[in-house]
Amino acid sequence: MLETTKERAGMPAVSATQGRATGTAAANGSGNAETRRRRAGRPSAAVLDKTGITAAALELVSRKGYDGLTMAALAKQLDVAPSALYNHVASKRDVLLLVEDHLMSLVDVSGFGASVWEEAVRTWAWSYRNVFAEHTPLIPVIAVLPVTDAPQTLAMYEAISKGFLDAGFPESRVVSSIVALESFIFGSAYDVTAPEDIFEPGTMAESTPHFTAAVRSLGGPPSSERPADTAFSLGLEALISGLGALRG
Amino acid sequence: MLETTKERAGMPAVSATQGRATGTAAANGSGNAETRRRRAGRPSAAVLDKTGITAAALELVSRKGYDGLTMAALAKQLDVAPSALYNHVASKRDVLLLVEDHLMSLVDVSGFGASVWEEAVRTWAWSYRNVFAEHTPLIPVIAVLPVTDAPQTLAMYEAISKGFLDAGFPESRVVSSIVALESFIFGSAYDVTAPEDIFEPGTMAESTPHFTAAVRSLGGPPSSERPADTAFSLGLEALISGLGALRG
DNA sequence: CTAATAAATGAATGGCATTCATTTAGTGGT
DNA sequence: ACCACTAAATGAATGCCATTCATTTATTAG
Repeated sequence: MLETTKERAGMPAVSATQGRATGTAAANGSGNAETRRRRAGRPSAAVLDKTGITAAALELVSRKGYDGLTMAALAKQLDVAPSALYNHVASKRDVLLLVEDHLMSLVDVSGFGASVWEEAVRTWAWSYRNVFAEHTPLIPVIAVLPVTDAPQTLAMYEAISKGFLDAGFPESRVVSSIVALESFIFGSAYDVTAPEDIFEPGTMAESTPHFTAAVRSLGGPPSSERPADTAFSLGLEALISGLGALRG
Repeated sequence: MLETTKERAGMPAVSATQGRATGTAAANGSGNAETRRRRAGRPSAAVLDKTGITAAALELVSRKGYDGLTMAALAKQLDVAPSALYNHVASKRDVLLLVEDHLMSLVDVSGFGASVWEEAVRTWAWSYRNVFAEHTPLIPVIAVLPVTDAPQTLAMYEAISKGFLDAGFPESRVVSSIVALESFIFGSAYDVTAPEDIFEPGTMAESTPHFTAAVRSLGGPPSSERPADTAFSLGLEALISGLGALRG
């Protein structure tokens, strides 16, 4: 799907299976003691493609986190020499972009066209935040990423834009509104990963009485929500009503 | 003057000036060809302290960006061996925390106590965003940073908390409201650094008609504002009115 | 006075992304 | 059917980076 240039001849089936075969390759690599050394030179069937690299990167991240996502580890997961990756991606950043675009397809935009605007935005925003809360290291990359060759990302923006226009937003305010919401979502994704006691004032509690009191009051009525969820809900509802008020 | 071996006797002034002397040390280091090698062993007057390290890191960042902020480069800037830094900070992350806390003191909280709540939040939020737009690599660090030993950061939170309480916010909602605003601010800081043409759909323009139209309409009436500022203003005003409505 | 501690140097160490020369296999043109 | 070209792999560097350790020297506490 991302598949670019020439996946043309021969066996598309093999190539198609390739992406999914990642797990298998890894299983072979670790489970089977006698994984033959592949000899140098081009193999008869290509071992790598972007789909497979993306899948392997995602599995690696879910097992070891982003610290574990190194080109060497990725190569190992794919049972390949590290340098082989560079026949398919120009840099590690490219790998991150592949992962990012894949994740965008997991964001739920189904509300647009099915529910009223407010509810569609709610569904989208929560889903978007939840997906990237697990992938915060991608945020600095996404936030500056030209959308140009990220098809899933573009698809998401298209769905949302249509939803906003149908809801009566003037064309000129659609992008700004989306950007504002997205900024809030990215910031909130970080918040999810913060430790619970992030605001404990420690030794300086006495010099910060108002802040300390506010923090302590959080522990009061044991809300069933995580603090990050409370803040996200609060901000999201404020944005929804504030932005929604500007429709034509 | 910070010079080498024979600086022992006398001048405590040197040590006191140390923090601010960073620039001078650097100027000596590069400007003067014959910077004497400091011999091994503890020098009579300490060369490093946290203030100096912070100042040097900030200068380095402003000259070379965060990619240029390496422990080696920082050491060079301070005319010191890289390993010497580890007598004062435990890790590079520590250096980033020093920088972060310093930057917090640049955020304008003067509106709280001087203006109505809405205006105070506006001043604070714009200032906060503008400071960190130049320092986005710190955001992943801040967002998860326990506030405990960051005095400037705590001071900022105290000022804001007081402002919210005085404006009639119930104690239990102060932290959530601040977190919501902060999340939006962090996300928006990234947005400032994004390229102007980040949303150009490129080849896929035809498959994303609504989004493409929305993007194109931005170029229409040439607003004097940068797009990032428009989106920030839009979202901030929505948050201010949405959160403000919940006061007691 | 002496032991402990603090603050510097300089020489590793191991991990990392990336590059390059080399090998082998498929492909397109004549 | 050959041949040049390109694609895709290996394996061996390269250079940068944060961090650690042994060592040296100076200050400070008991």
